[in-house]
Amino acid sequence: MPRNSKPTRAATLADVGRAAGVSAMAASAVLNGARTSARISPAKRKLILEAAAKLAYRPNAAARALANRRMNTLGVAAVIEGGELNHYFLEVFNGILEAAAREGQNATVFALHDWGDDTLRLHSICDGRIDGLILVAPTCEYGNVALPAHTPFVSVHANCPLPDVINIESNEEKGVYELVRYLISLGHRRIMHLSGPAGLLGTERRIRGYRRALSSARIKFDPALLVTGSYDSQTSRTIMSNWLGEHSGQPLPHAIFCANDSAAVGCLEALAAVGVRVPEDISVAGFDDTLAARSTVPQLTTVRQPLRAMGARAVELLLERITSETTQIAPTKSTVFTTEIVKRASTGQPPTVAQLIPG
Amino acid sequence: MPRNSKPTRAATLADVGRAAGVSAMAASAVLNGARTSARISPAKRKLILEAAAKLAYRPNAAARALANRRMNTLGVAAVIEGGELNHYFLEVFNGILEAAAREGQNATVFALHDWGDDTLRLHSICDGRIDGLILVAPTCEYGNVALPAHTPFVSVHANCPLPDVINIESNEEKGVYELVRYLISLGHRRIMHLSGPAGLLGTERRIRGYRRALSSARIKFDPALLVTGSYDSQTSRTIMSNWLGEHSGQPLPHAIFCANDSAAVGCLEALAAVGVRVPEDISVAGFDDTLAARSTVPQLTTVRQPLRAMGARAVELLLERITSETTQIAPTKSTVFTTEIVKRASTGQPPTVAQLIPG
DNA sequence: CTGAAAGCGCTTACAG
DNA sequence: CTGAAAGCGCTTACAG
Repeated sequence: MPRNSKPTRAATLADVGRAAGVSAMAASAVLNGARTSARISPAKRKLILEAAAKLAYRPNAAARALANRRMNTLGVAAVIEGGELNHYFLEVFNGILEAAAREGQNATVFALHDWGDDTLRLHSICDGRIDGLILVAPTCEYGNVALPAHTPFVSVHANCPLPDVINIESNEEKGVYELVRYLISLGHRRIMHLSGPAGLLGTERRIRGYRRALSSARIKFDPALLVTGSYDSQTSRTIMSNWLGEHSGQPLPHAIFCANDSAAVGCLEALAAVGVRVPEDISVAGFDDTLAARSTVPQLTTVRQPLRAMGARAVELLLERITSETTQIAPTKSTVFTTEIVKRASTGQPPTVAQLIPG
Repeated sequence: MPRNSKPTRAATLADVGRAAGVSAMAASAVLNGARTSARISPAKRKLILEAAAKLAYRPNAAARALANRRMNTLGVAAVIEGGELNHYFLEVFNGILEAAAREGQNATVFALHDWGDDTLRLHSICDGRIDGLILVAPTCEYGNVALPAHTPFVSVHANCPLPDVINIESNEEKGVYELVRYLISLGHRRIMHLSGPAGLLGTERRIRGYRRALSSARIKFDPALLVTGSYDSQTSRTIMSNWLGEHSGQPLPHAIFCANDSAAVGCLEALAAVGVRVPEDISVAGFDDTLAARSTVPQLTTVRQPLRAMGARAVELLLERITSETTQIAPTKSTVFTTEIVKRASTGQPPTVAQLIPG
């Protein structure tokens, strides 16, 4: 049966109104306006609902946004490292998605290449298509960022306080401190720290927690055991492999605390490549408790950051700012989440006989 | 110094025009209109640019979308399993993000709970806020989905042909066939398949490839070695642990081919828990070559699906459909990508002496 | 080369 | 309770 062959256009409120024999705005009240909907008589209401169903009416988001000055969409900006979003991001993003769905908001991802140079892209994002923006782990330096005006922001794990931006973080130093204390309690003394790139706040906090734990147990800090690594597993693997190569024949550390789970994965690979067994020969621990921590064999002992909850909180705080309409934010209201040690199979007691690095 | 304390409003084209002493549409031509921009005289052009800079003008996306009938935003819908997006999705999503950025498009993620029941949510997505939608691994059944009209679609790894939807997939059966042939070439005969949930197209293709490889080597198919598992690592771990428990004392299979990398991770964990070594005692292989395959120790032998490329292709095809304006799609133009075996450390030769399942 | 007008689809006051 | 009007910010024909 031949039908209207024109490329059909989506029905509008006017179409629905016409079909139901009422005005477009009566249709609007029933179909979209939560507040004024009660004012329409039941009979009319029914007609409108039926017409809308028949025409498969869908409100046009752009038009609503223009009239409402609200998109019901949250932006999420993060840096893509090495061409891919990482486990850390995925975890935070899951929390964001969940909370956003709960609040009837959508989430749009903006993948940046660099926090510093991409301010341009950041600006182009803030053009009304989002109501607010969550910056995930922005590593920009203080004063080095020009955030767009008129757009509410929230950051997760910002590298430094951003002007007028709420920041969400966790008690990283304490988490590291407790983890290293745990390693010490297992009997480890020579504990290496495969740390993150220098200069980052998270890196410094981990180093601080690590050193504080050592000194609390009267273990002398050995600079040779503090190795600058990366938060990425590939890079970490390479760095760890090189380190093992350069130190072959020397005593194997008792344990390694890695800057995050991805680094720990790279570390495990490097150790496996030279035949060092975990945890029999050496203990390895990570940080974050991402999916990666449960994907390794043995599973990783790590410090759990409630990344999903942090993502969810980011959504809540952002929404608060959006609806409150205030451009001003009183005190830099930053939220600190609690970390917690997760003990798994990658850590154990040190071997009874001293081990040497193979090679 | 006191300033205008009113909550400042973002500048509009009218504001810019006023500041530059020209009409709003001249400003539009220079600032946003790529096509008509050349028609404005250099002098005016300069004034407009300066005014725009001074006012920090940003075009309003909602207004542009309404006028242009184009949002420059692509939707990505996927099911969140067990509360989180998985490795498979992340890989495809990375490809989507990359291609979208290249084409000046944004990507919005819609997390569904279920392909079947969430058609409602799917519909509510298609309200003009996106120009097209990519369905990632939709498991809906044929005829069971009512896709919204007026919105171009592309699916990746659809479970069945969706009406008028371009589908992107890979040659899964061939990949499995080659992988199992590889296991056989290493000397394995008793090869278990920890398969996905029954009824899914991907599951059936894997089983087909597995059985075809066995029979090509004249190995009799043993139904006891075809175990229904899951595409999720936690579930797979449980299923595998139970299986090992139920079969303790019986001969250990030579190798296990798992439905995907996540399942293989669960399998590795279950084996490690009972002290079976990989690959010394048994070989294990996965499918997909996601990040998980490189995060295990030992790293996983697997079948590489070019998931990122597939995501990128989805963007390209979707954009084609969006710009071509044709609601009709001639033949169901599906794109099949090539798979490839990736040999890593989780597979090796079978042990010389027969092993039994511990317990 | 340039501006005034109309319209994209929806809402929010404002009259009846 | 209901409708006609104006406006959200941008663009695309249409006249000058």
